[in-house]
Amino acid sequence: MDTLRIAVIEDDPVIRTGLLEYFQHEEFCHDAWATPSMESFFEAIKSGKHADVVLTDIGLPGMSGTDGIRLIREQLPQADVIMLTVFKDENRIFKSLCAGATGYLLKDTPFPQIKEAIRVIRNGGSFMSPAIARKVVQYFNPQPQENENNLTVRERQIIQGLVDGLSYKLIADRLSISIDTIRYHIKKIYNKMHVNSRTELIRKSMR
Amino acid sequence: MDTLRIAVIEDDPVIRTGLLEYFQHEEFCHDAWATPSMESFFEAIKSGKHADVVLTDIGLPGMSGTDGIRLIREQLPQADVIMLTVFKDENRIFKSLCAGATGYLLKDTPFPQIKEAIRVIRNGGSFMSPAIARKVVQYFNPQPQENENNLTVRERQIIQGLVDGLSYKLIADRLSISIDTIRYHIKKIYNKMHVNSRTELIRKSMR
DNA sequence: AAATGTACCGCATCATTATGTAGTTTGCCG
DNA sequence: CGGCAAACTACATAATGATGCGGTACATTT
Repeated sequence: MDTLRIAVIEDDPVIRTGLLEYFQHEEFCHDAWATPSMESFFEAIKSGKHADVVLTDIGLPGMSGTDGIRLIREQLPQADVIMLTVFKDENRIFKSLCAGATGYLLKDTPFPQIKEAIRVIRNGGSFMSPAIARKVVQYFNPQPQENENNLTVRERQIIQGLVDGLSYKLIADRLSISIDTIRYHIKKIYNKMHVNSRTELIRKSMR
Repeated sequence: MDTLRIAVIEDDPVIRTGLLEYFQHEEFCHDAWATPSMESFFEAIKSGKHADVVLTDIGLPGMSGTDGIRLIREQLPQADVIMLTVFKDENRIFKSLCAGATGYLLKDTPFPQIKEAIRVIRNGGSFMSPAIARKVVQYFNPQPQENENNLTVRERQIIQGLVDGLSYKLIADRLSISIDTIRYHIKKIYNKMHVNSRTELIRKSMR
């Protein structure tokens, strides 16, 4: 593994200092620096600092870690952004992943495991704390929930396939049922949702 | 961690035997047994065998590991199904996750890491090999196009109609041109945007 | 002048979507 | 038990989407 420049964005001074000291004593780390906020991070970038890995908290003063991901990736296209946070709610998880984070670690992750996560991420993989991985897995296999329009679990799975842009055939493959069953469900879904096309459904689902 | 009953479904006898011997020497494992196919796995279940964890290959004779997940979960609702496979294509990954797999490991995972994956999964988490996690993460953040693809004014107008959910005919009405011209422009748009369907385009346009 | 790009148009073909009709099986509820 | 809903399946049909090929006209660039 190449020696890395690691930036930490963390407002808690104890954690910030702890991480800095850990990284500064690690051979794989060429340079480690930290800022207490997104804003000060971008000032440091503007004044010439660099980073290959950005380890960022979410709950920060001013701009949140999640809201900063896209900006980080614009300024540092080759950098990996890894979340290090107490938040394990699905909204923040998926918003961060959608924005381009390549790792999502919980705050209780031991430092050596943070190091290991950085290693696999820089090697082209990704790493999530197990509880986060479970939430991600459950995104693909949703459990029954309260729902609007009385949609069944099956119907919601099929909507997900439609939103993903899959053809009926591919949705059928994914769910191991026939394409005619897909068509049957879609008829019911469109009736329940009062739409007449996939696009209408997608627009409605994204609200 | 409670002592577990682990079932392995693996047609390669070397791997099967290796895994069995490893688990049978591990304290966390109360019982380990294996079958070379899904069909023989279900026969064993029918004749009284049990499992808390099912570690299954995908490329099996007869029914594939992926196609067996749902049946396993019906017969063993409390069991975790973990894929152990060489396949790292997105189709199989997402199909397995949608079917309810709670782990997805590549075949080159060392045995102690398989054990660790089982541990975190039984503790309510999930575990994926890093390359798999990267595919999953990229599902949420597909690579954006590097520029605006030099769309003309006309092309942007037509994209808007597509995003609005209008049929080609209605877009043609809106722009006072023929439906064949719509088709012509859409061909060019899809090429420029590197998509193959309206839904892909919409997903890409909304970022 | 020739090449290139944009906008327009038509035809042909195949793939996919949407909808109607019919049926079976299973589980739940009154 | 019958009624109902959910899930599955099949068939048929029409409409729409996607793509390939061909063409014209005009403006700009080489």
